[in-house]
Amino acid sequence: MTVITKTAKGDLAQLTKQLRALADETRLQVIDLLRGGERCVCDLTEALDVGQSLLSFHLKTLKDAGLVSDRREGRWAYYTINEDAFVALQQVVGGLPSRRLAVLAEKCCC
Amino acid sequence: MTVITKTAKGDLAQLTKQLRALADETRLQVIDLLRGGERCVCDLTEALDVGQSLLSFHLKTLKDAGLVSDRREGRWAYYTINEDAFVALQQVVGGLPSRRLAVLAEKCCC
DNA sequence: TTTATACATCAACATTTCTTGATCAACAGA
DNA sequence: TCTGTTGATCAAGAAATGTTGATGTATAAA
Repeated sequence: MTVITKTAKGDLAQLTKQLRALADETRLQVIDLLRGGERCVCDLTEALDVGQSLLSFHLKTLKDAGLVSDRREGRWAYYTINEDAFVALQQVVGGLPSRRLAVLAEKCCC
Repeated sequence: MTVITKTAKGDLAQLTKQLRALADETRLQVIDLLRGGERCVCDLTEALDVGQSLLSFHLKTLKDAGLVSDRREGRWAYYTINEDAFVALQQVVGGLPSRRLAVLAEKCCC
């Protein structure tokens, strides 16, 4: 298993997964809370008015999309934003109106 | 009803709507096809291997999100990318890891 | 007129995603 | 140990989205 996170550039399914992961108000709030740096789930639970298991689900969604990473320390879990993923995503989104989507170009040239 | 399209900056629901609208492979292909400029639905139908009503649904989704605009001429409908929306969206996405989401800042200051 | 074409819309069903509550595993402190 | 805490996972139901086929509306051409 590679350490390098697959970015949205290389894979259409991964791109839609990342966009869908961001397309949720709670998850955007999570990202916003992680903005300042690493946070433990307990902090997020406090800040967010969502049930524990639901928050866990949203964190998993963000993690599966490669937008955040987690780290365990003792009984706490810490989450961080995966900045590279956001840079890549920003470029893809910004390029959509003008630049050919690389992933689609691979499939067909029309 | 204002002519100005509400951008993702001003409204959390609108932001998630735009992200969700992009989070679909068919709709990304539509955007990709519109890249070169205005296209009629008939062109898209031909290029996309999706049923007519389904394509219509996807176009409506993109339009409701403010990502594309349409124009009717005779019996044809033409769709165009709404570039401003993409510029705004790109900025929001790129800013997520570092910049406070304006929409959330309005709600609460923590 | 009649007929055909382009596209939107509707109703019904399928699939995916969200949400809740319960349970489980790992850890730490008494 | 035993107990409490953190957070993941699971099963089941609710809600949102996607998909299909049929119908409707406007336009144009015969």
